[in-house]
Amino acid sequence: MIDSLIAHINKFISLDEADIAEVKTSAKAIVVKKKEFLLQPDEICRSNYFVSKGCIRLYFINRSGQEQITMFGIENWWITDYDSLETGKPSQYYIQAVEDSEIISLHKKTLDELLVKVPKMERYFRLILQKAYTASMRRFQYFRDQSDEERYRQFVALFPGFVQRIPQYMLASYLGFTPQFLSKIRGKPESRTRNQDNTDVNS
Amino acid sequence: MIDSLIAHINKFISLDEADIAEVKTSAKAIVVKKKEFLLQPDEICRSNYFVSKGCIRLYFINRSGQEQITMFGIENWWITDYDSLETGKPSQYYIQAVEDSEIISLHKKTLDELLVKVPKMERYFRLILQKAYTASMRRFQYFRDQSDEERYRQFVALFPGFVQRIPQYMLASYLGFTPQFLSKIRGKPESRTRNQDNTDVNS
DNA sequence: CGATTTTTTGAATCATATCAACGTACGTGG
DNA sequence: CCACGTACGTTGATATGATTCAAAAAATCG
Repeated sequence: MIDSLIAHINKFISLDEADIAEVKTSAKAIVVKKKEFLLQPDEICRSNYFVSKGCIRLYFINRSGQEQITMFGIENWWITDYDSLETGKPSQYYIQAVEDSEIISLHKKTLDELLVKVPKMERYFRLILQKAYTASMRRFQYFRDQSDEERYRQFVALFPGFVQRIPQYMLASYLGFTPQFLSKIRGKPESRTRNQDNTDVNS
Repeated sequence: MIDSLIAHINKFISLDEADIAEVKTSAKAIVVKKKEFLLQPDEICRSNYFVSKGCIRLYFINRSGQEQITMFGIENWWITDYDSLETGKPSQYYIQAVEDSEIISLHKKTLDELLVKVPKMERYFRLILQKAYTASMRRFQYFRDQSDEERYRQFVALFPGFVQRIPQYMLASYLGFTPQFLSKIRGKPESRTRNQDNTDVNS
């Protein structure tokens, strides 16, 4: 199970046997049941979580009392509240299993030590963060450049399998609108809104 | 001028004299006049830019033909299109000077070499990216948790000086609404919209 | 199976966009 | 250093995408 993490790391840098041993002693595999929490508001986030199997969501309760999903973590994604993890301030987020999942947890303290013992890992996490930042920018751009309906249709086109794994109200929350609205556009025919040669729908 | 970069790096890691020399030979100081471009769409982004003085914006033209500002870079911020920089794919963004500015440019090739020669720099950029990612998440959250008017009032409260440095239409674009709307809320008295004990307006 | 959770539907409402016109400021060349 | 043109800001009328509320219908789970 930790091997899925090792495999992932090896896509970015190359670890020798000693490095792999260090990673293995630093990481802890845990199993979480659907709806179980890895983090809740007012707690300090103490670990970075690698999803080796299943699906995790990160969300907060907005001022109207609604859940707002900020990100999903699926296979081979890291998920954590970097702000709380780094500063030690209490988090405002929930991190919760959407499905029964297998998680590799790297505790902050252990992670810091690992980065000293295996400096290559600095590069790995730099690259991971660069990817995460890029994805976040792209997501943000979609939010501002598309109508809610377009964003929904694009998401379904990009991740048809994923859409079926989660309840609709979570998809609505992730995409930034109400479940009622999602239900309405699903009912409508594919009213191909503004369609101008939709090239480049990358991941 | 490059010293401002060295100073910044030293806030995160400690460089010895040899390291500093490497950074200095890798970096190139450039001066850009207001409205000058560091990047335009269809070009490949080849450098990471550190703003040592002035103000830079990163934006794209959306499908309605409007400029949408994704981020501002001010003193001590790195600004680049990480996606294009990393993948070598053409960018869709503009990077442009909002004021006459002083920039430290790190070319991708030189940067990669520097990271090999001075591995500590991996850590520096990991930390920078972590901060950038955190900021991006926070900004995204504000977009979804606040009305346009609230977001404007909070921004003015947080960065009163900066608001005066840029034209209103840029602020509107950054905050995600039209210049007309900004003009309207500026005219209004401080109609303290939904105000429910607004604690925690952190940076 | 009954109980909860999730999805659907319709009507009324609201925040913000759009369009269009006018006012103001500002920097650039004569 | 003034005048003119362009860039920027304001205002009002109208349009619209999405929300809210409420309630019923459907699906899922122990």
